[in-house]
Amino acid sequence: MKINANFLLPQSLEDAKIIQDELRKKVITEDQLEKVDYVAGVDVGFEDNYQLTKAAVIVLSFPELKLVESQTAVISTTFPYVPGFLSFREIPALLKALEKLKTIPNIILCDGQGIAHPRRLGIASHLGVLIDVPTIGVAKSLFIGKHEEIPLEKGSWKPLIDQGEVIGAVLRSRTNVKPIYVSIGHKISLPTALNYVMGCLTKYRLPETTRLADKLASEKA
DNA sequence: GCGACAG
DNA sequence: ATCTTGTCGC
Repeated sequence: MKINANFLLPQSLEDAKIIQDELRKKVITEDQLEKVDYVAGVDVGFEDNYQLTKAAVIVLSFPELKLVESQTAVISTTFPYVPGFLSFREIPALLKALEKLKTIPNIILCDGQGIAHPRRLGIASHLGVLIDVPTIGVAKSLFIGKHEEIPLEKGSWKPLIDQGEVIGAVLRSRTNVKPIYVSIGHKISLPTALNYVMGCLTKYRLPETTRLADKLASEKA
């Protein structure tokens, strides 16, 4: 897919914050999606003691969840992992993998938070704004926010709250298993995001999109 | 000041 | 994220 994203690699966390504060204004938290025929999953892995970053993207048909296409890209790691700035470390490689895609996904599920972020610009929102595609943040652990206890049955969820505002949802994606953290990435509402995440679930804790992207990203060259 | 902290 | 085997429980 054609990517006309102007990604800027900041030279300091101060600069990174400025970029985030600028991009957060462009995040759209309402549904602005077309008919969903394809859902994608993206993730990154590391090799050679973190010197190489490998991005993986997989596209599934929806709602069948059959694999349609997958692409990967490897680059030299350009940014360290700093909580709150994950996107600067993972997006460069992700953009390269996304460029190779022939199938344009209607929604991309990202490994990490969307607006459930200190400055409301987690990796899902950052990527969504850059490439102008609807995105959803699906994280495996809590970053910020508080929530009530989640019933143990698959499908139950509670809003994730930070500073008085709903920044996401904590979802029990499988009975008796740790919940996952779903948040708006870009061009989608929370209810709709939850519906599509649930639509990508089968018998595991993580949606098929992230499971497959995860597996691909951790395979060695 | 102290602790927490997506991947 | 990554290093790593078997094992308990639904």
